[in-house]
Amino acid sequence: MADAAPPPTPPTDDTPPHRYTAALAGRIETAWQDRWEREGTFLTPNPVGDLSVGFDKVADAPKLYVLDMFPYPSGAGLHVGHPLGYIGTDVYARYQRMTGHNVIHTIGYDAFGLPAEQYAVQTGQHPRVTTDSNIATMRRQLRRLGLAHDPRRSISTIDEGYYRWTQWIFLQIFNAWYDTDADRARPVADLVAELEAGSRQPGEGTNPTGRPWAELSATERRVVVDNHRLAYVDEAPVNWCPGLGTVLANEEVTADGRSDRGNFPVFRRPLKQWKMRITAYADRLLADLDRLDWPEAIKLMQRNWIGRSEGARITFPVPGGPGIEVFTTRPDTTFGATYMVLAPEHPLVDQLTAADWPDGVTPSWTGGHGTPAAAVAAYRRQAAGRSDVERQAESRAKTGVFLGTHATNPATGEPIPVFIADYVLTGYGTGAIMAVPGQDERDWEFAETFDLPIVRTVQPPEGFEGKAYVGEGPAVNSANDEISLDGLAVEEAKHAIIGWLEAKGLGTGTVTTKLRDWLFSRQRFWGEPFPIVYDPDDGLPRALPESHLPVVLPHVEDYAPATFADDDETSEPLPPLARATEWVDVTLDLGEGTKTYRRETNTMPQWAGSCWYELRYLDPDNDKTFVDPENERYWMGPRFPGDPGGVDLYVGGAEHAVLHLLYARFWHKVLYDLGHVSSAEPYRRLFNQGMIQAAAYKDARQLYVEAAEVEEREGGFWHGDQPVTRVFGKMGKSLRNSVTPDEMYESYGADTLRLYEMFTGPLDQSRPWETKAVVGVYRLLQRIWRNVIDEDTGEVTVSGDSADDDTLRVLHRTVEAVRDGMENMRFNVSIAKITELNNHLTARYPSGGVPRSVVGPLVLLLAPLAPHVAEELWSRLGHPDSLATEPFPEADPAYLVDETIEIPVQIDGKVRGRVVVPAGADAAAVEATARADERVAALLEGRTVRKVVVVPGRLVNFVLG
RNA sequence: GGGCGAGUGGCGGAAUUGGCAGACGCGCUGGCUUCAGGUGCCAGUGGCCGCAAGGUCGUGGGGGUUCAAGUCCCCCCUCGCCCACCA
Repeated sequence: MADAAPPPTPPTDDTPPHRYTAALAGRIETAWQDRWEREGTFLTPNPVGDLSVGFDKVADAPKLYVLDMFPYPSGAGLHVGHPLGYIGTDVYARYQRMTGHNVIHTIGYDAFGLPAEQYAVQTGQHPRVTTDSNIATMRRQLRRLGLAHDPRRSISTIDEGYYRWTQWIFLQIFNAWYDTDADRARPVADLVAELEAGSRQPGEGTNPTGRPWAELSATERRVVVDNHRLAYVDEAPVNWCPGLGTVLANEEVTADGRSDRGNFPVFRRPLKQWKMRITAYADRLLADLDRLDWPEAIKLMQRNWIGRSEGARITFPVPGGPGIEVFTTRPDTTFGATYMVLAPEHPLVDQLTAADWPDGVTPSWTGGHGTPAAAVAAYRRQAAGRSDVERQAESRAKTGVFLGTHATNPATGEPIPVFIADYVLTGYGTGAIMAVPGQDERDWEFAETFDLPIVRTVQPPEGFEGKAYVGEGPAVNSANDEISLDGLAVEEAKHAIIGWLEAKGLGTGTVTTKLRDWLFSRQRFWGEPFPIVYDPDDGLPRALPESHLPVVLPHVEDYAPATFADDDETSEPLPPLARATEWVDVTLDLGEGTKTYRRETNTMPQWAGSCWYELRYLDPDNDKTFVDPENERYWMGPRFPGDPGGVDLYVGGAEHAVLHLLYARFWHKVLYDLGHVSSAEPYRRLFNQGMIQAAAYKDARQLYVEAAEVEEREGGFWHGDQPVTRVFGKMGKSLRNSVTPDEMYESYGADTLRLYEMFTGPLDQSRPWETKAVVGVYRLLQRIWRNVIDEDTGEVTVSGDSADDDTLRVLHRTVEAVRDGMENMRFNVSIAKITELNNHLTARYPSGGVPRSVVGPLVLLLAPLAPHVAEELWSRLGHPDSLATEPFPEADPAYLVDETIEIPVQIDGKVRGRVVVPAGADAAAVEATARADERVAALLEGRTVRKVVVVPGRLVNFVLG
């Protein structure tokens, strides 16, 4: 058999009646799960509120918040790859509970989302029905694992009692603006007050009329305020995915222009959509990464995604216009800007397109068209018609057309031609660049293609003839009547030119990020409705009052994604909620008289629910507020100055590096700014668990066959009489290689499954699943069991004898190593050490009678990993109470040091013997003992020892001449 | 193309962070138990030479530092992940 589940231990007549079998494990496990539930063993008390009963007992204990990334309740149920992280956090949490911590740990369900909705489209079944049934299945499967969760705290994002507060948080964000002076978000009411008082002017770009606040109409004022909000409606090119019938955030679109989910093509088209002003937080999201205990790889991904660049904005004058503003990270190279490029979609393109080509225009610049307007129109058409995939396939060959216009290089005063080209992107910087071919590889290529001049402004070293030089070096060719950069290093030159530009009013030093505002609406049914209505008179959004929450999803006949009015795919899409016509129109008085408003019919993206669930676990039933501040402060508040606070351990996959983990940090910071939480970050420590991979098998037609039916023989793999080839991949339906936890419960029990998953490697590492190897840890449990229980009689066989010194040393060394493994989440090492201890006991006490003083600690060491069998043995040893809060064994240092130790003796670095020396022996004594060793003496006979290295307690090395 | 990470027996992985490479387990080999198969138990198991004692090679490849390198430094190869015309 290759990877098919081996047959369960058959209950044959000769199996001893009290052997630890799958059947016995099953009985033990369900009995203890029932008892834990009955006794509320893992209910965690809060400082205040309805879950505070029993807090006085743990008030002095240190607290610990352990969190898993909650799952989407898929219809396929769990396979053994899913619970890897959950088992890891459970072991860690159980261990910490035994070391005296008040531990909070639970799990919830991220239950809005596409699969349930797509299933609903096909079947007409309400997503709520299928989702609830999926959650019930997952709850059952997870309960059977014996996770020590507080079930009272479990939430689902689709519960009205939950998404009511998701909507409430949306309103907090909607009713906030970012005060760049205070560098934090503040309530919009403050903004209005300051604008009224004249102590603040509208922010840049927020006042389309340009007139003073006092002269604005009520509607114009509303527009100004709306333009400040952290949640706002924007009409801009967005990622429209017809395959999913919705728009997507940048983070959800892959590099080749497809949807992250479903792999459908994505197109850019302008649409009116909700956005969240995450860019306001770019600097803080970046800076606070330094305060987080996260894997460096994830921090790096967030840094790259935010993409902060320092540089300058510089205005290049054009005849009869406001000039072209560019962003550059290399203002020091301005003297080398020999042409300019705008993105094809740049708003100034039409204005800058000349009526006719100038005399003597270079033919290749015109694209073969008679007028600049014709060339531009053709180029834009061509650019729009190409997908990102096609653009890439063209291997970045530079294309573009001349606008027929020249701008002025502000440093040299020279006229330089203005082009449009698709290598300049509309969304980054200002959507326009000054092209400096001497110091930029892309500009160099373009300059060569279009025969444009190249001026070097940094002296390149040898070897850069014929190509751009982007490195360090002294500035050259960079002087005018007022300023000279020549001879300056890059950093000095940047500083000097920015000073000159600012003095002349031509530019400013500035910072740009790649991060864009978060596109927050989706044209789907199965998501949180927005608590927003639109005013019939001005068409602007109005927040619904808190008393209207939750805004519940309406009944619809058809869950299909967005449709278009009049079958015109260029019109605004009509989301499913727009079809609930009675729901859409709502008559109420929002303080402007009774009106009939129109509801927002988009829904929130799936990420909304996961942006704050860690807060709701703290206070799941609170209907006064989303989380009581005192509970939040207790569980997540900062513990020392400079501590951002947050969850103590957050475990999940690395795939959320720039999606969930960035969005959740953003929401948390808004809540922090507005005073709703005391922690500046949601997740103080992040740990990425690995993935469980599994063998999958393809037949000759390259189709996957059921992995469980594949056999290994004659050095190959066979499906029936068909030879198949083996590949490794993610476990799942598509590779037909799923193994379910239920199969493992049936064949071995939950403790064995837990132990196996923890044993195959460190938690942060991916590892292949191998069903045939599961039996190893199963045997371990059988052998531990056999050291305590007589398999024939069921009697406890431990003795009251005291353990010998050798056994005590093994025990205490084991305790030390198991603790270390637990602390560092290297449970595989903990299990190996427990195995060694048990092997020692088996050998030392072959016919039973293991001292109780050793068995007790052994059982406690095992408890976090295999809690059911540990509880059972603990109980059979005569303890009436659960061991869940029993103190974890501590090593007695006296047993960690030996009186004598054996150390290797090396000659020229090769081990040639071993000697036993007293533990504290000094170098001279160790050397003398080593020389006295018969074999060593023989090898040293007649040789010159050039040097002797003695590392006390480690080794001796004789270096020969 | 750029960035990050990783390469240790047939397999998953250990190695107190520069100090006995291969802990622990799977698999494999032999034995006990059994009518038999399986389960369970015991022993062996990095390669090569050797009956053995022992020798010798060995942590992707090559070089270096060191009494001593899986671990540190340089070059190369392979794999994985992330980003990818970001001015």
